[in-house]
Amino acid sequence: MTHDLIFKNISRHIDLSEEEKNYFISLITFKEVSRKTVILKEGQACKHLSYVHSGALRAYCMDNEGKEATIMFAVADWWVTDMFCFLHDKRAMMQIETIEDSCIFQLSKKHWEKLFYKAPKFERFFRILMQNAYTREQLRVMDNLSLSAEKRYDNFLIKYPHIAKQVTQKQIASYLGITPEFLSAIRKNKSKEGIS
Amino acid sequence: MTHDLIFKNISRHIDLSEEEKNYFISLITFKEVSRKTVILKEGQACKHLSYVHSGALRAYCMDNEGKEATIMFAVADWWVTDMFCFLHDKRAMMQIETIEDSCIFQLSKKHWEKLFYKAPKFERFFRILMQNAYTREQLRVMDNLSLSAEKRYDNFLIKYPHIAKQVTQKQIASYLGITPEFLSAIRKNKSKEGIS
DNA sequence: CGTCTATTTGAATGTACTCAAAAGCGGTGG
DNA sequence: CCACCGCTTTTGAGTACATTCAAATAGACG
Repeated sequence: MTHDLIFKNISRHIDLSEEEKNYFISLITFKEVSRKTVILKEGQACKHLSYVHSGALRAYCMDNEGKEATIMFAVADWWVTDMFCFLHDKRAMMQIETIEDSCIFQLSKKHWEKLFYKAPKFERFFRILMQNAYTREQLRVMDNLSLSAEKRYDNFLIKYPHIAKQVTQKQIASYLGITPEFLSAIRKNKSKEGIS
Repeated sequence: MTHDLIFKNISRHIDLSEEEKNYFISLITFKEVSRKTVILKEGQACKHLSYVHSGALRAYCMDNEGKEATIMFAVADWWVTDMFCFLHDKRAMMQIETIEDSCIFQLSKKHWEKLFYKAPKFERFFRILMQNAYTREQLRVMDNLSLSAEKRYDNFLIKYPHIAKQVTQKQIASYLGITPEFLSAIRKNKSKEGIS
């Protein structure tokens, strides 16, 4: 239950006093979650923002036909939630579940608001976090608009090599917006190219 | 050169004192820009964050073959820049140009940093702005992953009816990630359906 | 009025999907 | 430790969605 990692994460953007650190600790709760556990269920209230201390989670949506679209993977040192629903107190549009046994810290919506009130420094921290999340998603939109499935897959491997090792092809396919069958075909092509 | 609109925008999230307002005014510059003017050129330094007071702008990328991908439209009361490059002092990946004669306020990168130092309240304001931008992009990714071009077009019309009226079909097509020809075909279909 | 660009149309093509079935792989229980 | 079960991955054939290219038409602007 070490807080080292999460404070290292925070200190990349702001400096906290001991007092602020202790206050922050008092607001978060630690959870060990075994693999394949749903920590946020679609349709339920999204009350927590989670920081991944170890393990890996996946956030995804299901359309009417049950096809999954992976919104994001969250591995160690990432923050994850259904942000829109967390912020606006809506029922979750996405489901979040662990891919592996994981340890997470959670900050409730209530504490999220308190935190800004008592330690406004965190406004800056989360501003930067949101900035990064925004630009990341924007780059993803750009990829989706202009690249073929194969190039998107290449990009994914380059950008998130560690994630690629932790998740299944089916999950990668659903992140790229293609079918597992087609991703398989892409990979087959690549291995052929590699030989020539 | 009225600041009413921009302060109304800001006051949706934070309350400013007269002093803070004046300070903010001292940092921004007002610009009238005629239609089809490039305000940010790909490859150049992205030094400004812009608030659209009136008119309409478009941010887009061009791939190697000269095909455009529209990243966003910015109409009155929107903020726009190549955020990634603005924040990290990189050369712009996107081009931003006016679709109509427009009036904008600009905040330079230098002033952006000063602003947070002198008026930390703005951390909160931009945190919320970034949050909204993030969740907006995330929803767009979800649409791209799971919806057909036709449904994405429907969504666009529902979500941004005012924008749909200000931009060409070609530009909408490049926002949706489809060709103008195919958008035309979609529209043809719709009008048929409407008759039956 | 003429020019330039946007939009429409249609035919041929390509990219990615569906469906079905086989093969591979990991975990679990006997 | 092996056998089985369920799930992932692969394969292939047929199909659907979206693109390319070319040409005609319509609209906007100077």
